[in-house]
Amino acid sequence: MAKEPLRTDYAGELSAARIGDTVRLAGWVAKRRDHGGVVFVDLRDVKGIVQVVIDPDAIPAAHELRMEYCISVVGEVRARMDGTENPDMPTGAVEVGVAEVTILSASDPLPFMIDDRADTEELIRLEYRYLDFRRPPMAAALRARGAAVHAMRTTMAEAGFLEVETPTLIASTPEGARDMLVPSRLRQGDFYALPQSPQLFKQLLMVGGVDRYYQIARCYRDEDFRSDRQLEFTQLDIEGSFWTAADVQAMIEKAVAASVKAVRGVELPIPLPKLTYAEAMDRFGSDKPDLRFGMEIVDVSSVFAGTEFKGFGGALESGGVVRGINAGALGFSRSGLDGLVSDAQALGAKGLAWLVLEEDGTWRSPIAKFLSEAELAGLVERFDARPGDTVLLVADMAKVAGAVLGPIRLQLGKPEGHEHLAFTWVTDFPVFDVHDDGSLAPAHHPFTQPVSLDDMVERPETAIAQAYDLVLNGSELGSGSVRIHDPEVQAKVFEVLGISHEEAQSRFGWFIKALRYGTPPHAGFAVGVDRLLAILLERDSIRDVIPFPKTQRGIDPLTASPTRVTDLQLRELGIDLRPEVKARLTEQAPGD
RNA sequence: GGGAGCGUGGUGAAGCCUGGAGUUCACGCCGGCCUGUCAAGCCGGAGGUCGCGGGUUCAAAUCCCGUCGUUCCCGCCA
Repeated sequence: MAKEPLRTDYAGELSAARIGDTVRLAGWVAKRRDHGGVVFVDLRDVKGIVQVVIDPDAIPAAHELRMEYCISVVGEVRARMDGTENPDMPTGAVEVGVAEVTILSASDPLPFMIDDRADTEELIRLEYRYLDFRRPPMAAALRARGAAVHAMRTTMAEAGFLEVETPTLIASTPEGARDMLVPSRLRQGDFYALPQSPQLFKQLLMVGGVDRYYQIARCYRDEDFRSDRQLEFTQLDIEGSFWTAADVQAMIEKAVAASVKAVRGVELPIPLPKLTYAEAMDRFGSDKPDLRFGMEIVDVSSVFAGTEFKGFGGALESGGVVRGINAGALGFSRSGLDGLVSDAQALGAKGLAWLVLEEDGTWRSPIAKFLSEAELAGLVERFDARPGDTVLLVADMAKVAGAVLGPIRLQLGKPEGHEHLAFTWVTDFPVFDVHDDGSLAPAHHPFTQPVSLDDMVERPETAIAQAYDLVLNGSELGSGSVRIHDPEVQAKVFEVLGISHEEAQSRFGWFIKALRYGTPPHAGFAVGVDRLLAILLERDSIRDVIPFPKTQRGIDPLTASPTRVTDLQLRELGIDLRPEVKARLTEQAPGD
């Protein structure tokens, strides 16, 4: 006799078309309604839920079923009795009259409910992540993530890209983020680092003539957590030779559009809009502007040229600007407006001027009496102000004005959730960030091609790099650049970045050597898959789209990692814990 | 490194401000009844060191200090 299949059909796929068929289903008890004389079980499998009906007189085990028991049933698909159809469930027209029930695996009482009526504390969800996966939001997130990554792979492969794996045990290059380190047993005292990105390896692939590379790459950065940052995260990483930044962006747009289609089922209009870094900073006070709403920063310096008002005149004379936003009909009380002033001061502003346009066309504001009629009229015109609108002004250096108005714009205008998607490229990033003390720090990794090497040397504060970010709803999704392919240029860039020749050789000598063997011009990009998914699924944290994430302290509550290791393990690695660390560990109960 | 929120039977919430008996609600769990429910219903029951430690007080879930955990933010993330 042929062995019977463990499952002939999916519970969630039964419909009136199958009435009369005998099926074997397997899944979990999502709900049990025991009426004594008849028992209803909502049987859930990966495809959905169907009601099965059990006669306990025929099958006494019906009363033993409990939540989340894993069971198998054999029965006949039948139409529900008149008036008992359930239009709220996809399979609600039918039910399965059960002839046989097998308890495949019982379940302990659950630590939390599988249905999503109540949100359970995340720590407990993570401790029982396997149960969390049975809940609709997480099940949906897993499927969406799989679909998005599949769409990316399909898109890249069809465009002729080769998927190549790069190592996860590499050499530490101590700049950028802190490296995750792995001690070597075979060379005690030496350490591998986990890659912050496959950057140099994918460039080596270009040297090697791979031409078009992609990878769904795991990356590691040992920095503090945020709702959009984990120690390990995933990027769609691409690189290509003999193409331009525009080519890279067009390819990324295809892959992202395919993901959006896979997750949201909508066509993303491409090409995506572009802003330069300078525009983004001027108009939105951010290098990752949220373009879902307006409230743009307006420069009204010209309105106040020659003003009598010292608060603004002083700032303009010392090379500053007067900029502001029309926050619309805020309807804030005096204390609410004062709160904005405090927020602005916390952001580094000397002050924040607020003006509310009254119905009669006059401005209500503590500074109105210092401003001329022409200035007041100019504000109405420049901000396109309507009665009830609140205009907020900052007079300071342009950088400060943006740093203050950008966050306030978000605070007052940022939409809840991510129903609407507003992608934008931000291009022409500077080579250097200028710190408050005037010092320069490289804004990108040192393999980024500057637009002009001369500018970079002679005017580093304003030099532009061939670097670009992809931004979605005010979140940085990824970044890329045209890379340096000329070893002489690379050497010069290291020099300007303050990396000595010796230092560059010891850290990147192997890479610089590679550049000397006929390196093609190349460029690439990397998209943060976790961030993209979180926004597409409107989740507040990337933890909700990462199957097994860690908490803010870097702990996995399920496996309890990171853990202590035995003395033997440490000895094999040639590692001794520092005395103060040892002391702290012995204070705590071992294995604690 | 800094700021803020949260921590109450297995789960979610209320109680805390304004101290007075481990009090309440929903779900779950255990037992009983029940043949058409679909958040089934009805009856009964078990289950908590109010994160932990210290302080104030006649009295602390409640006020104060510390600490741990967790979340959000600043720093950090080339």
